[in-house]
Amino acid sequence: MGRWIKPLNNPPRLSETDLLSAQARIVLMSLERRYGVKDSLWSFNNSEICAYNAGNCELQESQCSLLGSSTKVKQEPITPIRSSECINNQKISTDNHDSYSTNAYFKENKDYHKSQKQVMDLPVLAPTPLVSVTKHPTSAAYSSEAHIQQFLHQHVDQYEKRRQLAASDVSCMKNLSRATNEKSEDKLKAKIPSSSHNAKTTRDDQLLIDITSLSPQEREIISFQLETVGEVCLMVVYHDNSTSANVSFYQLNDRFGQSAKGVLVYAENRMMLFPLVVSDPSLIKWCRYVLNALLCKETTRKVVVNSKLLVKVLLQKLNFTRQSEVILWHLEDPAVAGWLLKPDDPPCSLKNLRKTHTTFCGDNYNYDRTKSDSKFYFLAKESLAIMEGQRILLKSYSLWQLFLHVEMPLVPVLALMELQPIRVDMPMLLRYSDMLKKNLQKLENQAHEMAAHPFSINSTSQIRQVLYEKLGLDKHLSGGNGMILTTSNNLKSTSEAVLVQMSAYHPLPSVILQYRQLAKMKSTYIEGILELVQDGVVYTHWDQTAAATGRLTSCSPNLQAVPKTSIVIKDFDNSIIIGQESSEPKTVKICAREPYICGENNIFLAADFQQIELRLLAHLTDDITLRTIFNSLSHFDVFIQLAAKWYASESEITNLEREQTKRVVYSIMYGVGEERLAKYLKATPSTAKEIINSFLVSFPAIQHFTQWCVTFARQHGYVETLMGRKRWLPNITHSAAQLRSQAERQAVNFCLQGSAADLCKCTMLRVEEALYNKSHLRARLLLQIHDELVWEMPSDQLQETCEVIKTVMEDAKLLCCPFLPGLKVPLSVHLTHGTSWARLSPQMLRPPDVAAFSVSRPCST
DNA sequence: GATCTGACGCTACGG
DNA sequence: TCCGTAGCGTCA
Repeated sequence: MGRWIKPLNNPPRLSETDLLSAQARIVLMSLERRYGVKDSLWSFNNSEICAYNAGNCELQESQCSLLGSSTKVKQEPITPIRSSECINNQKISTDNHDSYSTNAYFKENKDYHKSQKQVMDLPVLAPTPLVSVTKHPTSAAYSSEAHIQQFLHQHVDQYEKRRQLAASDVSCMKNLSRATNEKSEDKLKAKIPSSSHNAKTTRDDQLLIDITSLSPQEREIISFQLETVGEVCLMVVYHDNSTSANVSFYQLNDRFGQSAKGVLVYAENRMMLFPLVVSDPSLIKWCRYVLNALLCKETTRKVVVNSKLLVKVLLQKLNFTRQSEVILWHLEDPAVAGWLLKPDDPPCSLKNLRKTHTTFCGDNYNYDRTKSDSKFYFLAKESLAIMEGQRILLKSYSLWQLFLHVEMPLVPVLALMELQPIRVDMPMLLRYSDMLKKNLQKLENQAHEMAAHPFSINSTSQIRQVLYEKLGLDKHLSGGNGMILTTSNNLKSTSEAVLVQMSAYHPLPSVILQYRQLAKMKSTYIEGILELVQDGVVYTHWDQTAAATGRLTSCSPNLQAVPKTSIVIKDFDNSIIIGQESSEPKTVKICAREPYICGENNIFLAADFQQIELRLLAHLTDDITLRTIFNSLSHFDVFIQLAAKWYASESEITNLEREQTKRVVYSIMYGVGEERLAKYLKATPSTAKEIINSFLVSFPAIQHFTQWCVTFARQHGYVETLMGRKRWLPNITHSAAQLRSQAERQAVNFCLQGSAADLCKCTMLRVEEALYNKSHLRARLLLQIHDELVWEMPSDQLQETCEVIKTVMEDAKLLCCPFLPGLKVPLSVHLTHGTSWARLSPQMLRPPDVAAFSVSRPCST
């Protein structure tokens, strides 16, 4: 056994990201917490441990025993490795330094002591792997989830010690508090087991305390105790004694408020049931106060499975005077953590998490399924144990910051959004439905005439029969330049791309296309919405854990997919509409966004980022041409500027050139093939190839970026975004070329789409904070459509709100905090406003004297 | 015989 | 063989 090294006078410090191996970190955290040592520098090298500095307490040799007998402690500090030594030298991370020694991250030795800042100054996507990274269980390097289990089991002792330590800390505090509250405390203790008829014991040391049965004085003790507690678990309890914690993560939309009975708070082996349905307003007020204080408190860990549900229930039941204060709540949700750790295959229930993310063994707790309080106790214990394991995993994979600073703060924001009613013009929806119905009938009849017999126009197999077998239209597309086969069954496709081509030879394909367009509009965006409207409003749901790229998704209804452009019905016969005068057929427009209207005296404000992924590409590739374009011409049309560079043309760029540029840019960003691009541009594959090549010559950094993403993915089994979100791509080394190249494209796509998702989530947080701080502003966030946010607000606050929002959204430094110091390109935000979602006009931000010259015109509808 | 279910194809959205 | 979401209708 070696000995610990004495504290250094001027110790270098490492940021958390520098301690990279999971094993090193778990021991480190265990040690730090066990001995109350902070800001110390530990180095780990397989079985050897080296400490530079023991912070404020010098560790004794005997304390090494915690690490186990096989552990040696090295005598000399390891010389810090500078990044210049390792940038082009892979050896550092591979030659036996399985776990990592020091901070390879730092560029300059002189900045060594400013470690925290320095880490942020460097790009996340650095040119070399920064660390010897722990392999993710889903990566090819590890066979199964059993690895995580094994990993956690190895360290179960540390967990237990930590738990005991935490418990003893709390009891110390309680002893202190007893000195002041001794009388009341004893009174409470005497009372609860005996006189409280709602309280039951499932174990000797455990209670379910019903808050309603307590006196005001006893409640004060509870309140006081909750202030000192280190860790709690909360869940919603329903009237049938089911809880929010153990429902499947997919079944949350159906039930959230109506049948909630109370909120169960588990702390220190005790359970408290806070009522949500009571007639006594003062009790509700007290619950609101205590729970709000608990949920705001940064020093207490609040573990909540399905946390968005809990926030919604509390918002609904506790009558907050200012609902948006929930954005101050700090929660930890195992469901969200599970998704971050496994974004392609997230756990779908607590049961699912139980398998992979915990060492917790339920059988040890004498779980009696017949008793509800035993069940609550079990669930709470289990949730805490799962989160405990996940916390370590998240830190090991450098996902903790993302979890803590982005994903969890977003939960209350999403809960607020889900509670916002969005007003819908029902009569308009009904009118549209009727119009579409008649026109669909007309188109169907036309199709039957053209086919010379009736067939089911919704059925792709019947369309296939009619078009290819009966009419033989596929003959026109022979020679490999048209027919697309369906993905699974290799059947001849009837998709839009094929029908458009065939419409040159027969009228039927275009009738089918028109029918499909109208049918989609009617079934999904008119009648689909109608079914979800209640009292003239609709509520959408936001799923944080659905997309592997980190994007949010919307469902029931999916308002992210409501068509932006209107469909045009020519020769529309409006004589069939009830309540309208018969007249000549005319052209009508239907826009699915038209029925979404704002309340009286309100207005919608939409703010969308301009070319967000392209700007992120410029930032990540560090391409000087792209950066120059965005830096000098941030508010001009970027694609025109790009086209000018590309064609090296002095004359004006035509619209065609602009479109081609745009398509090529996106195609290359996401790795399109030559043939696909050729079809897109209606050119030959060789022309498409030429276009791709000439573009890549102009912007060589893009190709480097693509190659870099793929190389990184191959080396590590994952890729990561601006803010450290990860996606594991086990197929990146697959022997099948198809699967491998798919994973390669996914790698590139994830870096950009995922980074944009990170940035948009941070935007939501920062804007909502800014609006919260201006307490007189009443803007309510309704929608997030990836790069666009939509609010509803009083009309007279439009100007001021616009200024707040634009200022925050274009402040890249603020948005990227604390992950990186900013972006190398400016962010540009486009604001629009209006009273219907379909008609949003640009919002001009201008000084008052200029605004005085603007002339309002009558609407030209 | 009437529902239920999962896979599939297609079409919206976003980049 | 651009990426990744939701939702509808058909079909077995």
